Amino acid sequence: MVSNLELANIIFPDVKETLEDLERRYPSRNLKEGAEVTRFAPSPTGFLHTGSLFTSLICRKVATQSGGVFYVRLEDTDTKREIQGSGEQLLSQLKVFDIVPDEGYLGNEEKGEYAPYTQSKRADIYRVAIKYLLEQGRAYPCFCSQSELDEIRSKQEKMKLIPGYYGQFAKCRFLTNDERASRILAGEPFVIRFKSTGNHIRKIKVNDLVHGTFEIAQNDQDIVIYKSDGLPTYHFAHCVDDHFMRTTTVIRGEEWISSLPIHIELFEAMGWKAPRYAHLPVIMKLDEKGNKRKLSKRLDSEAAVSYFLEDGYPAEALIMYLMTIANSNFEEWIFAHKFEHMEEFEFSFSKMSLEGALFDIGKLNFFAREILAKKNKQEIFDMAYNYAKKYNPELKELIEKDPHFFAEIMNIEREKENPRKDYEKFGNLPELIGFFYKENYDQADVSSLPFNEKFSKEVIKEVLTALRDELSLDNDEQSWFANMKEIGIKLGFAANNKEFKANPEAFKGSIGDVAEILRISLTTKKNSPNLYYVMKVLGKEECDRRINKILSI
RNA sequence: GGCCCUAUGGAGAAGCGGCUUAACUCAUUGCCCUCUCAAGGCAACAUUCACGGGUUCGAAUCCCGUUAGGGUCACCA
Repeated sequence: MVSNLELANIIFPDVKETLEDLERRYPSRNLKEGAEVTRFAPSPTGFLHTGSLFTSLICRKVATQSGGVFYVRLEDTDTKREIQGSGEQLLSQLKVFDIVPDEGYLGNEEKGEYAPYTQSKRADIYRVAIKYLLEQGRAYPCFCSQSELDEIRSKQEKMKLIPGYYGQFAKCRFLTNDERASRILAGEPFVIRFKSTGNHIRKIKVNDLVHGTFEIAQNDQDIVIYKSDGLPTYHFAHCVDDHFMRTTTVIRGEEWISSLPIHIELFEAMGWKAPRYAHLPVIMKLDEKGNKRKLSKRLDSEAAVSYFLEDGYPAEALIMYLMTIANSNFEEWIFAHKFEHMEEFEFSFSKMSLEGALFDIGKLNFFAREILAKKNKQEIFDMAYNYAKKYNPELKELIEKDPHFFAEIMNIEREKENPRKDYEKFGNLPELIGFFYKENYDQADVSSLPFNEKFSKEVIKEVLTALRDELSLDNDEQSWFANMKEIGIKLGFAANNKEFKANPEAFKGSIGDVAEILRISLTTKKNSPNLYYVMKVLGKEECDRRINKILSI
């Protein structure tokens, strides 16, 4: 008769350590009362997801405001789906958003007392825990093949029973230890399953920081905890790692709620206290049929954080927007704090909405405009240039052609009480400011400019000639405008719109028309920033050159 | 389909039994300002809180049911 202990030794002959050894190696953290230890545990299977950024933002916030620790653990137990280099990428993207872990997997190194923080390097630790479960009779080797599993499943479907490996269906549960031992010794492949003692008829009360207390059926599935490749599954790795890394609060997406009973039973079986849980609502999007669905990396460009980076959104704006989703009172707070430093905002799980918010790009744009408007000349230049160097060659070229000129463009109506708020990102900058550049202007077709049709070519030329010869840029904006008015009046335009409307026959148009003719000639567009500043940035010479070009056609 | 979660306007939401003829923010629309635009200022935008029932003198708020949406049911996390 092979005992549990003997079986455990047959399966893991090399494992000499015990749980007690691990307890000593990874002792409780010495933190002040109330300090939270949180973690972000991504798997290296792709780029940073917007939902993951959301989760890690909350993790960072909770740890920081409680005086605790935030660490990153790489969950790379799925070797098939792993994408090389994505772990480093994840960390560097988090850093762009100023989310920097205190310890853990940092991309190129690991830092901290609870190392290793990469699951594939923790295989020995999991084996110690699994060996313990084997000894306790709470785990057993399973030799079922995929086809046997499929067979069980279809049988269950036919009988309209809950699918899975449990109860009477858990064939390998009923093997004797002798049989197990001989099959293992014979080299048969196997996985190790957890032996559940639960019953799904019975309910357990669970407590969640965002959802409160609710009831859920006990777990009764004999889930796989040790895969045939020698690595644990998520459920078991979560239990072991969060115990030995001394996580106090597990913050993760709502999709994990349904596996909570498994985790709770696992912690019980190990004789450990489970951490607190906070299951965050998932960020959603409306699909073409009008249904909500989880932001999908494959379907939605907004699902990848890189999308915002590539488009040149300020990182702060995304963070603020996400914080708004997390705690809607943040909005009021950040308004009161003039969109500056959100560090002092007190995040609270209880104020979190329970429903998944629809991602609202319009609101992101709003925050982005506010943030960009706050930047001074140097800051906006640096941000734009850093962005351009990394993501936008076209903009990079424009900036490098004449950095000073670019800075002046970006500085139009900027450093003042009510700055212009017309940029939300840098991605569309070439398109927005292209007309400032000689080369771009000269490429435009000046023969089809959108002048008001009520003006003949002659009138337009008359206006432009007068403006070229008489409009001075040497004075302040007020005198410049007065100057333009004088010129307009002399040519038969009304000094303001009211006057013109009162007596339209008496005038060729109003001063607005004069400005429009100038604006279109100089920018090729009907809309532009304040004309005075546009002209200042272009310089008198270039303005005249552009006017002359129009006059010559 | 089973189980779990959720349900206030176009979007995010406040609201915690009477102070609510439902805050605030974004979006939208209109007006004002103005050389155009962006901004800014001022308005408008849910007679009602998914629906049905109940409890109560009184319900968006508590209870029950229904409906709808989401999540989950892997040797993936």
